[in-house]
Amino acid sequence: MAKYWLVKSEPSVFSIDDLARAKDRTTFWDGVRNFQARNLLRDEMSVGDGVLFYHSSADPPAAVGTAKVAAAARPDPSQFDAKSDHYDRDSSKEAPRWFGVDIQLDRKFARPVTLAELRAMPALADMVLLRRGSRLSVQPVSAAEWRAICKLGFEG
DNA sequence: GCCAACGTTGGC
DNA sequence: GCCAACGTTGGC
Repeated sequence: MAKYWLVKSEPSVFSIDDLARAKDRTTFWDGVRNFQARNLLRDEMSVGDGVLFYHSSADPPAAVGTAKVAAAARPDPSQFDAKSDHYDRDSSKEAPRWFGVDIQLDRKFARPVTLAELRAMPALADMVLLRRGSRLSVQPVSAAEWRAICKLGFEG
């Protein structure tokens, strides 16, 4: 049974249009440096799971489309690269600390579904994204939440 | 640019 | 094991 997720990206760094232009519309989702998000990536995400693509620090912040998990977790090479912003001196190739998955664009929404709209939807009352102080860059999404957001994004 | 909220680190 | 300090996230 496929699960559903939400990933955040700052569009000034990597937007859904960047994903649409990527080879095979697929990118390696790297740079996650939070243990809770890491655990979800590494232990819970499976090929075929649905991924809501969310633009954070955007104007306005919004869910902008859907993607899929195209490959399960593998070690994130940037943790071993001393020149990378994501370098982690405490990690090792024998026991990598950080992981990433491949994300493939499914479909961009017909229109962005803004954070304000999400907050206004009763069906999303318990959504992780909308919880006070929620900062996880990889989050679980329920099937009902997924359906409600996709309906708005694809059908207006 | 501000600031609330959170995660991580490190001193003790 | 506690907790203060610090860095980061992300909405506004």
